Amino acid sequence: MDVVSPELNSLLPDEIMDTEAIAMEEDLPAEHLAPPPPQSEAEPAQVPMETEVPEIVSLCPASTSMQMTSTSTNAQCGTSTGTQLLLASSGFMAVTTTTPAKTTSPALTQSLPKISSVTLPANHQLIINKVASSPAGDGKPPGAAVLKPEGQKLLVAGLSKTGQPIMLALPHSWNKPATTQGTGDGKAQATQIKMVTAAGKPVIAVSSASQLMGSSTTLQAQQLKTLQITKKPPVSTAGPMITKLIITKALNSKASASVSPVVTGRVLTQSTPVTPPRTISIGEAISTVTQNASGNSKVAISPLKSPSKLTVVSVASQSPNSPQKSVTLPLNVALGQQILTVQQSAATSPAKAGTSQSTAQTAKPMQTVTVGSMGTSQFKTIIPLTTPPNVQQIQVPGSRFHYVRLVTATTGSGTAQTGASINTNPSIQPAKSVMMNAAVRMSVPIVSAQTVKQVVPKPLTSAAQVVTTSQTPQRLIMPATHLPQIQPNLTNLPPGTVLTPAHGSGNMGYAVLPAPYVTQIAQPTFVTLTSNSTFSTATPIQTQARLSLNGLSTSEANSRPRKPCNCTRSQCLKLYCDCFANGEFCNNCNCVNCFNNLDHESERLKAIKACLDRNPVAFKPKIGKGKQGESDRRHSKGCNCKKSGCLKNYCECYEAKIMCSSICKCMGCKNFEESPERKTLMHLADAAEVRVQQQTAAKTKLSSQISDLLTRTTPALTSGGGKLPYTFVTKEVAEATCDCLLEQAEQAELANQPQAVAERLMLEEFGRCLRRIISFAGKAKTDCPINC
DNA sequence: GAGTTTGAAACT
DNA sequence: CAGTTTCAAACTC
Repeated sequence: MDVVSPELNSLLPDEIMDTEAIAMEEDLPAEHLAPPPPQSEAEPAQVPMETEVPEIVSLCPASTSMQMTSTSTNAQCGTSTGTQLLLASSGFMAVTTTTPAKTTSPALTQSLPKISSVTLPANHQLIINKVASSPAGDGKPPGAAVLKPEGQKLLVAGLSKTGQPIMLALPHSWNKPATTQGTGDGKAQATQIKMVTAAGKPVIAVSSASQLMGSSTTLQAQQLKTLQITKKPPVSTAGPMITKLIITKALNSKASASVSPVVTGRVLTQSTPVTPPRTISIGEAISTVTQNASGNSKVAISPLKSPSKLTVVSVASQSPNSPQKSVTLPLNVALGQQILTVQQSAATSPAKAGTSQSTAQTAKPMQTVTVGSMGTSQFKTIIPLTTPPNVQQIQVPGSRFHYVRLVTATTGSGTAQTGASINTNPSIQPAKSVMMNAAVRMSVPIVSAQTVKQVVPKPLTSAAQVVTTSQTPQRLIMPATHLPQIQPNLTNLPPGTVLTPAHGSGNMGYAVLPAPYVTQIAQPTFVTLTSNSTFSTATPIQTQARLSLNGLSTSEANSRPRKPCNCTRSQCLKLYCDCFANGEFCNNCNCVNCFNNLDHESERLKAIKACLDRNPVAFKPKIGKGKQGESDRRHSKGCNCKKSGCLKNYCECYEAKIMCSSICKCMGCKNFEESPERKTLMHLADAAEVRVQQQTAAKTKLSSQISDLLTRTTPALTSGGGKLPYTFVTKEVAEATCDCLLEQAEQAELANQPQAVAERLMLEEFGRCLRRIISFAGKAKTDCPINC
């Protein structure tokens, strides 16, 4: 597991941090979710302030420096007006520097002795290829860019516009995948660091790749790590500062069968007393793909009822004809808002996240865009599918989010190595891999968008598996070309929905798979879906999803089960049904003729579409979050109550425990702040709730005390006057005792006695009960001296 | 638990 | 957009 050094944030200058916008982001408009158009050098000026192109530092592993050079060139040239730094560590020494001298800090230049060449193109891009066998930057001054031989720690410096050194301490586990897969056995490894600075909002992406040779066949492993760091510009340092760090690692191994583990990263949040809180999100993605490049993409919308979180994961392959000639596909998993912990697995190790694809002819470029709001509960990630090969999309126009860019490293030519590679590792089951051609099987990981996730390796029995602990459900939307119109309404889909673009470029539709998939499926962690380009409903859907209900873990879901619906005529396919309205499958409901389940997915899809047609925000929560706290929560549409005075649960405002607002059209509303009726109701409700809680707690406590007392009393009785009948304390006796005690409590409460008096009465009653119990027990002993 | 009330959703 | 119907939850008895 990769761990980002805690001092990472402190090492980063303020210039590359910008999280205020993220923190403030709440509800991203739908247009923000649209795949960003290809960027051009002239576009950054059009980007809204909150969506300024961040600096990006990416380490892209590549088998050769030439590949890296092509990667960087193809990917980001012209996409940013900022500074781009590429550090490549490989067996090749070619160095291409495209950054003006002014952007290269002295500290960085000091680390260049082991770099063969540096070129400074006009596009502010610096590419440094480091000798693979070069020792670590021992003795280098602070701030120097260091690529240690083992690659366990990477320091990137001199990237700040102001000249302030930027240092990144990468965890040792960065190269762990390569090691575990045997990629580090003297084979060439390449690491590429790429930094793009634009508009003062930096995004740092780090990726690395390694190449390995198999015993019988050529093994090529590709690692991709993307480190994104955003930091609030110094101008706005007055507000809370949050640093988001996202590291995505992708590992592609051509030697293995079409097993594509996708590993998600984690998001860490740190706050120091000196500086405002910083949030670091780290994502990792590992993919092991066969020679055939294929693509699939996944869109994960956060699980919470609130659609404010949107995670879009795109997995696309590179065309064999792409300049990079990459045959491996980077897989990435959009991370949730906070933490996704990913453990890399070897090609034969259990996959963690399951998105794999292996079709060759229809390979498509991969593009990843992560839009995140770290300061709030919203996190959105979009990974467009229609971007050209090697395009490293890093920005969504109009969005204030910062993006995670996955840099696909090439591992060599696209020659197929299917058979041999698969045969070399029989433990891998290529049959379960994702095939995007005629039929595509996709494993959609259920990822959490809010909480720390621990990805646990699981036995590799299929393409990939993801184990996550999610507090928020996610819904799945699978490619469905017959429902393309859903696409523009990503934000309006049921919260937690995962969208998976259809196979094929450009024209993609979606199938909607609500998160309750999770609730219908027993054990597995994530959903594996099989579909083809037409996404026929008859296509068998294989689901493996971890039990999750409303974004809660299993235990949480059990503790707070969703209220079952009782629909009888709507088939649970209309918004009358709360389950459907919440984007959930019916589970343990009392509904009749329910179609809100996996067995009627096509009908459900149509119903969802119909709802969206009627109301594009049908699946959005009606109660919007107030940006300044609970007091600002209000109904999005307002209620229309006429007879209830908005003081009954008929009223949606009252039900949500919020006041009616000016947008309500209610008549005779009494649900306002100064309303005496409302205050009375609320007081009574609170009192009733408190009483219920107290009674429950008292009963539990008494039961516990009685049980404990009886446990301790028995030996005393035994040692004293002889053993009493062991059956003298029965369940009925205990319950009767509790009832007596509760009666005392109630009487004391009715008499408005203080709590101390009530407790005393209860204790006295308990003493009487106990004496009676002992008396009866002794009598029983006398009556039955032998058997008892 | 059956029946009534209520207001949102759906329909026209 | 307004009026009506349908629907399921909330509520009452």
